[in-house]
Amino acid sequence: MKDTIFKCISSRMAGDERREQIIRVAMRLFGENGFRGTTTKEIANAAGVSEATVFKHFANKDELYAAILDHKSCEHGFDLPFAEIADKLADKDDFGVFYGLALYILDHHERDFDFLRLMMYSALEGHELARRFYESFSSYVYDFLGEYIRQRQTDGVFRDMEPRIVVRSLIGMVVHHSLNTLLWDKEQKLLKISNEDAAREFATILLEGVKK
Amino acid sequence: MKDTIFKCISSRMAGDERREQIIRVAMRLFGENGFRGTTTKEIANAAGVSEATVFKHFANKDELYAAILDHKSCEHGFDLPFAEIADKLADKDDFGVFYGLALYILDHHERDFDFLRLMMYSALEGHELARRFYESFSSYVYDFLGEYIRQRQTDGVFRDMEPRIVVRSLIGMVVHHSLNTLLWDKEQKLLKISNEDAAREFATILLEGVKK
DNA sequence: TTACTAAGTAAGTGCTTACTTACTTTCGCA
DNA sequence: TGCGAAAGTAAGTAAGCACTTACTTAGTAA
Repeated sequence: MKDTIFKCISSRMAGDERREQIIRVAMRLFGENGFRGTTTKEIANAAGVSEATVFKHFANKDELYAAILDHKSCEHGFDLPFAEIADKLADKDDFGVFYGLALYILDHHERDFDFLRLMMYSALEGHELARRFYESFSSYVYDFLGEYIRQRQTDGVFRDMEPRIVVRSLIGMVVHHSLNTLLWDKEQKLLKISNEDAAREFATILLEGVKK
Repeated sequence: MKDTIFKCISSRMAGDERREQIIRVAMRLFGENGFRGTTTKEIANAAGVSEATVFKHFANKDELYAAILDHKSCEHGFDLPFAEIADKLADKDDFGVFYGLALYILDHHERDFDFLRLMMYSALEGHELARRFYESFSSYVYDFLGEYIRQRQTDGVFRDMEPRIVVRSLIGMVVHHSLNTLLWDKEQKLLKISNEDAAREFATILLEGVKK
């Protein structure tokens, strides 16, 4: 009675499998309704197990939440966005850098909508873990992209200004656009535009805006 | 026994006074912890009354929430930001328009921090009332500023592009900056800058970015 | 086959929640 | 001065919450 067919029908899972499934389900629900707005019962039901099983895998609700962030930090390292545009950075292709980064973030937000919502909730709810996650991620982006901009200033290509306000401008345009299309204006009544077109417009505005 | 001194010491208030006080307190708490994260007991305690008194003034928690939005829509009309920069609009002082609008929003967010948080929570929690509030406000801004930009394109001053992506860029830079300084990076470790300087930088980048 | 371990649960526990009821206090005015 | 209306509350209630206990079932290895 241990053939694969039975194993597929059977609801019983290996410990790690179930654990990961609960994490995925919880991330979606925490993202939809917030930490406080999601009950452990809802998580259990959505995962197709009893509440007690959830607490077998995670000591309490907070630990489940922490496990989500752990899972996410492992899933993709911070340097991924810059690895994607490595050739543009090397070539000092300014438009390519801005465009590539903008498009990467827009696409990433679209794919990982649940996690974006989770992070927004966490920021508002003031979870320490999420704050640390956000802080280390954004300080990395500001350091890295800020340094590139400073370099282009010494090259005499960009105007002299605080590099970090340029980073903030780009991230601002992009993140705000994501929040608009994914959160507030899903039907895109205000503005309907593809990620590629949006990234190109943002990159163009920024590049023309900082060029000498 | 009806002198003012007694009235100050006495905890009893006129109906409207108490109502408004509860609204103010609730707005702060809803903004801090979200709708679901705020209990009616907390609101009552913070207002210095019993829970029953809260329910004397508002039929239920949802109605209290709706009353906050009503209160806010009355407090300031949508056209306020544009009234503030009316002279710049008339003069076609492009920098003045962008700068004035950016600074207005930044200052406004700083002053009305509680309400900004409330709106963020509402967007995530998906309150219908808040969605309508946001929708009518932003469609007004996009229509108004978008029309100005279109005008400047026919004047041959701005490049030919979708005017609304320009609006999104400005609002994005500004709103994201507000969220950063007020929510995520309160100590301004990433970037320390005054509202005036930030508004000037954003306005400059955008103006240079869209000029022909 | 047996015995051990890990996966899973039904049925709770005590506490908190939004909201109610039945009552008291205070105010202004005839 | 006394009375009606409005402001206010103590003490509930039923439902929902995170979390536990005491137990059953399924897989596995000797």
